[in-house]
Amino acid sequence: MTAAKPRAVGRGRPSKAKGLDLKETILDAAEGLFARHGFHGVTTRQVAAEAGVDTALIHYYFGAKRELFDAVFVRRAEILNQAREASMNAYVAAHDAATMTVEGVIEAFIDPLLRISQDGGPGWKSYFALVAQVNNTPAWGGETMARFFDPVVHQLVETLKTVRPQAEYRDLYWCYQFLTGSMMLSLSETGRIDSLSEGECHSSDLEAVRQRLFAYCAAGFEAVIAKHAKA
Amino acid sequence: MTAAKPRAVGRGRPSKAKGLDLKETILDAAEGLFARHGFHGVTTRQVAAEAGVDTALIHYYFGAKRELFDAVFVRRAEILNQAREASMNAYVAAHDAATMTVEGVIEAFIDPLLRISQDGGPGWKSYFALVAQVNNTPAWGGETMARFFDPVVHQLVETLKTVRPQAEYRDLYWCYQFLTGSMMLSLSETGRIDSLSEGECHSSDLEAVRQRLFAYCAAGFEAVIAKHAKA
DNA sequence: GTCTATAGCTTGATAGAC
DNA sequence: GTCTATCAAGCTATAGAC
Repeated sequence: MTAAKPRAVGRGRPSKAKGLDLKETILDAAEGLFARHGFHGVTTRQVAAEAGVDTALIHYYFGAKRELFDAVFVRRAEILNQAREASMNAYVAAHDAATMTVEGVIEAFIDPLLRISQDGGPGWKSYFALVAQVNNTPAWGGETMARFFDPVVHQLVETLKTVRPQAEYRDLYWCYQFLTGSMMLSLSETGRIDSLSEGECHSSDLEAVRQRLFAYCAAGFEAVIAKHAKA
Repeated sequence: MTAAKPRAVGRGRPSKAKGLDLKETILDAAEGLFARHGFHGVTTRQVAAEAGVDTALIHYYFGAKRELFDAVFVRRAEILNQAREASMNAYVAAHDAATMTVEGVIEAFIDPLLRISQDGGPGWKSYFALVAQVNNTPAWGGETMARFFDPVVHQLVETLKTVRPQAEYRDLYWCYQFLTGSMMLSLSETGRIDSLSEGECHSSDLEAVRQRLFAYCAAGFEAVIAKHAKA
């Protein structure tokens, strides 16, 4: 079923491959499998088979299975954080208080992820599906997400606070939760909207997401802020 | 850690317990464990220990492990669907075309779930966490969600279409995806917003969700519909 | 219906040859 | 660095006593 053909690695014979390439190959294989089946749904043997290497090598490079998972999660997290931070800094630098909008800030926060998913190749698709799963994992998901992604979220909230100073932090945090739920489900491309809409929509169509999600979230934020302000 | 004390069942000695009670006890135990750790993260032995019954009984009542999981998933799905269908029918019956609003329809769709989660006890909390996980599972989540929850979603979309006839189905389906991402993440109460907001918000505070989510989603729908109408 | 006992695999991880 | 071989533990599932 998932018994894909073992992938050859590096140049020439496998035994000539460099350790560094092999590490990346193992991470790629683990990433795809963890994204589809979750941590417990994957065995180290499956990862080895998918990567075309021996089981023992996985433990040689990464140690225990959980450490392999963490290595997968860490690998792209920093890239993501830097892209988002740069995007939001650029937006703030390009605007003054008068021209900044809630939608603009939200777009600067979300768009890097959509763009990376569209242009980054299949590894990134798997990674987003993985993060979406972790995001909804009660046992250790909240803590893991916090460890890697809290700083950039605080940057978002603070920037929104400068755009709407009358907004309460409570409202901004709740709205962020709504936003991240929508964003992560869209990025994970589960295919549910395809069958639900009977072909009208495709979860792989991130351009359609881009055309709607920013406006949707921005209007949501504004409505919640306005509701609380008048109360 | 999760080695909770085996729960006694029924009246008097365990051996006197009725089979029906035992089945429910096993389902309760399985529900809580699957919700926290996912399908592959739970063993039938753990379920048996948590329920205070023997491993063999689980297979006697439910067959294979996957069938146990399906039984857990099915048990509350129908109750949920009936509550939501009734809520939406009641809303439509109580209003005419002039007084129906997008926010009213959305509230009729979401509020039953919030209410059940608030009043239904810990079993329902686990169930929502479970559904949230399935919702974000690429491998078989989309198909499973579709099998159990598509009809009531179509009812939502059709009702919204009567309230906003100029809206395109494409937009309604995409907005539904955004809505369900927010709703499911809120219902799963992962605790992330607690640490993120440094105590300002608590994921268990569904009253706070109620005060914001309906308005948030309704404004999002309206914004996307309006954007497309003028384009 | 419920328990004991166990069959038959698969798992994560390692020791040691090359 | 990479592979062969293997271990101890844990897994699902069942057969059969009561």
